Amino acid sequence: MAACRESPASSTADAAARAALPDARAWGALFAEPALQAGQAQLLNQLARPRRLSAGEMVFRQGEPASALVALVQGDAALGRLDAQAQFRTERHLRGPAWLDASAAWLGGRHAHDARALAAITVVEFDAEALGKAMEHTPALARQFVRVLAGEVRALTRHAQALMHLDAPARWAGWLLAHCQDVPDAPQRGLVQLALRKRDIASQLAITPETLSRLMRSFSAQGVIEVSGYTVHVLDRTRLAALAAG
Amino acid sequence: MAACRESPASSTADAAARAALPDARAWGALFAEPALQAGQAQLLNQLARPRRLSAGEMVFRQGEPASALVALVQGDAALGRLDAQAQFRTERHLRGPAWLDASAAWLGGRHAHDARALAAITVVEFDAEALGKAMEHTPALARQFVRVLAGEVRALTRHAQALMHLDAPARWAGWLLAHCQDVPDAPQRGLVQLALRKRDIASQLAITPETLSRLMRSFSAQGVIEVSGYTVHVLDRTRLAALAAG
DNA sequence: CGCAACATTGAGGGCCCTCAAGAGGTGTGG
DNA sequence: CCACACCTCTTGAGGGCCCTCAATGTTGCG
Repeated sequence: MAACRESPASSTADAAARAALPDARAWGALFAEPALQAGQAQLLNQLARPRRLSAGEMVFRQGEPASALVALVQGDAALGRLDAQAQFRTERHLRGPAWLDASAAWLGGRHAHDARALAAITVVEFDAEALGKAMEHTPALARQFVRVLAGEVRALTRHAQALMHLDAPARWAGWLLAHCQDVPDAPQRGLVQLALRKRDIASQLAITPETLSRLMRSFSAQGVIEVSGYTVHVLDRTRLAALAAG
Repeated sequence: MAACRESPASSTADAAARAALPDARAWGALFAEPALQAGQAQLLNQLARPRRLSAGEMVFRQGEPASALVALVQGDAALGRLDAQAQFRTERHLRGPAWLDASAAWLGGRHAHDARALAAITVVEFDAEALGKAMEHTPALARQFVRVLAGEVRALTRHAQALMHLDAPARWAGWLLAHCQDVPDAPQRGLVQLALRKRDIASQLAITPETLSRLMRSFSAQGVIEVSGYTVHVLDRTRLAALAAG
């Protein structure tokens, strides 16, 4: 960072902007499977408008007109909603690189959530109009966005189905399985390091912190997990999976 | 239909297939706002594989590999899930023209729902691979699909938010408002003709038929609606909107 | 009519929320 | 060092919402 100072002072702002742009790894995470070609990444870099935000700032507000797609390049952010008491209720926690809103701008619509920086983050915005024009010359880019949106549809469909058909214990079991890391030589075991406040995890599961606390106690009593602070040891993945099935 | 018989017998099958394809109005409903150009519709027609199904047949099953997008051209169908007792639980009711699954095939994934024909319907399938190739020559087509998927994301987001934050009365009030037809010279009033069994409407709202019945009674008692059979008279849209807000 | 499917109504109960109090941890200031 | 404020998490008590189960009413059809 501080190493490269060759450019004249007038372009240090440009250099800072470039530094805020996603690198190859970030582009790879924003788009899936058939990776973005170098040329496509370059094209996107030209359209990208970087923004830096510090912890606690709002990236956008629910209801604001959305003329640009918004991607989180690096850092942690939350999608959710400010309630009446100006308390932020997290609905989804995102760790960059990830899309904060890849859909509203295509319809000339409005953002569906409040988005809030949980730490110092960098975000890039892509004007939907400009992106649409670019897609005309670079059809592969269009397929990338189709895939991004299709992935979002899949995730949201699963989320809605979970809310409709699964009770709180099943959702919590599913969350644990999804965040479970393998333990060497112990296929039934697993490790989950909680990176969020428990109340935020509860928020994601659409339950109250009290209920989550009781669930942890209940699962522990059943011998399925062991909790100490922000570390959860999964003792029996099979039974956890059975709980997750409802 | 029976009128045009000019073509030789060998091509009557082709004629039938063409008849099953979406017309301009149907294409307009499948894609939004900036309407599909004639050339694009023609291109899609070439890729479309029509299927006819009769009432009760399954269009696709949850978990089946999805290699093609599926659109409902005409008729009624339901997205939902067959439960353990082989009972179909409707999650969403669709009236053609509409997309049954516009996302799974893009990811080489699997259908997220069971889809069931509620009447005699015609469906068209588009191979995602072929569609992707077509998009390379016709970028405008790509933008259309981006818009379709963005619309789906918006609808699903709203649905998930409703399930999380709104109770049963609010969801039912919202459903009524969404399906409410205007009554001449009476801006506060409205008319809703229930086109589905009440249990299917309840299913969409993620409540039981009993609860829906009690809600109708409760709203009637409050003087907000009047119910007789499958006809609902909305008496006070303002208060209904207040109920829908939670 | 008899039957089947749907809708309604009531009784009872489970799940999860709300409210309230207490425990444990951390940073600040005296 | 302790006192204090503040935050999070935990634990308990109570209650509301909505589900389940069961009985009854209604409608349509053979």
